[in-house]
Amino acid sequence: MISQAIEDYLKTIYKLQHGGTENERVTTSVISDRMGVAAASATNMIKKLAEMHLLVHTPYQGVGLTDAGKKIALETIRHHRLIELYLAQALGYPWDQIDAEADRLEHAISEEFEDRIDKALGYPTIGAHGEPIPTKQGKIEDLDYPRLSDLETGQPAIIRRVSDRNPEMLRYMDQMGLQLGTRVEVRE
Amino acid sequence: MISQAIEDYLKTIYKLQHGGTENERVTTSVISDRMGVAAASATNMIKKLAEMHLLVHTPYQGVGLTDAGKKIALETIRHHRLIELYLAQALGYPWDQIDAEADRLEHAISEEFEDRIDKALGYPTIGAHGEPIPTKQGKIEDLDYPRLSDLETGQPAIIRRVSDRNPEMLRYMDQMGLQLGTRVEVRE
DNA sequence: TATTTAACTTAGCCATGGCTAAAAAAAAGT
DNA sequence: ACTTTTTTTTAGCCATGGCTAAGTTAAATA
Repeated sequence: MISQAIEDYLKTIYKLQHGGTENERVTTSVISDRMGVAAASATNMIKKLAEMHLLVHTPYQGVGLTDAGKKIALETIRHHRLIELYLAQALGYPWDQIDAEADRLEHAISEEFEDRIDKALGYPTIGAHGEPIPTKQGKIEDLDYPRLSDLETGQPAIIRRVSDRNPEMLRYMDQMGLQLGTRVEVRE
Repeated sequence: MISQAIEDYLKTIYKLQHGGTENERVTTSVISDRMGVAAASATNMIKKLAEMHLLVHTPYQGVGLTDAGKKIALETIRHHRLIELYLAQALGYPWDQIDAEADRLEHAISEEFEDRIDKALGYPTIGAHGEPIPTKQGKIEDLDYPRLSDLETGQPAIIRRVSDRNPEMLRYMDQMGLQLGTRVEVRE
């Protein structure tokens, strides 16, 4: 069976494979770091996931998700992002709180629930922090925006996507009036 | 820590203590039956809950929740019933599906979530099947309606509460047009 | 009352998913 | 090239919450 822990690992690994600055290796230590567990725990789970053919593991090198693993990861990410958007839009959650709540709910909802909030939201394709929402079929758009740190001084830009990993930063941005769609310009 | 399993046992025990036809003893076998686990599993958990002072156990006799145990049970039931009502009212779920979905979600939501759906629903006191919803402070009304089987032939009545334990019956009632508030009369 | 049956508990096993400590492999520095 | 450091793996432990099989207690029946 696919446990909550398995879904969490697969989701984390998927994000590390893709979110990261291109082809960095997804190693045991990177995974254990992100998951907040000991390296040995990650090794154990990686071994298990490899036996389940959800990923391929080259010892001392790193892991890569199989299609089966990617599918589960994308389902979990779809759940997560739909829930986040629902919390924000239907229940008025501030955007710094939706990630934590969705982290728990994503493992508890049924397909039925997914379908119903998807419909209630009008079949969205972009999440609350600007991330693409995978389709039910497991397709995901490759939205690639330039990073703020890559912009030149004086260059105008529009905020298209923010990281959800730092609630404090999100609260700070709220205070500053910075949202998705806000026009900004690099001063220094 | 209060695990999901603990919440489930306490909820089940609470319902057996109260829902049942008055003072029947809540024994190991009754609990294991309802929980769908082996009797030995129930014995183990009862032992653990007794050590945690969440219930009092008289061996071979049965259990009774302590105030601490009752508190957790009522919180869980409150979560369950608010979620059920939200699923029905906000997401249009049919009433035969809400119990199963709520059974999983009730363990995953935060206080914040509880407060927000409570507000969205207008601070309801009666759940989707007519059950009282415990307050945040752990108070619960003792709604005692006569049972259909206790009515005389020819006696008119209004449906006030239905059991959520039998989805098939709920579907059947839906087909018949029987809802909470529907007037009925005993024919035979 | 003696025995049978039913209910409950104990003993001991299993899988999951954490952990630490120690060993092994790879990478980095001298 | 050899040593040191870092990373990864292995070994073995723990808690949780299931299970079966066997023993024990209470209740029912002859």
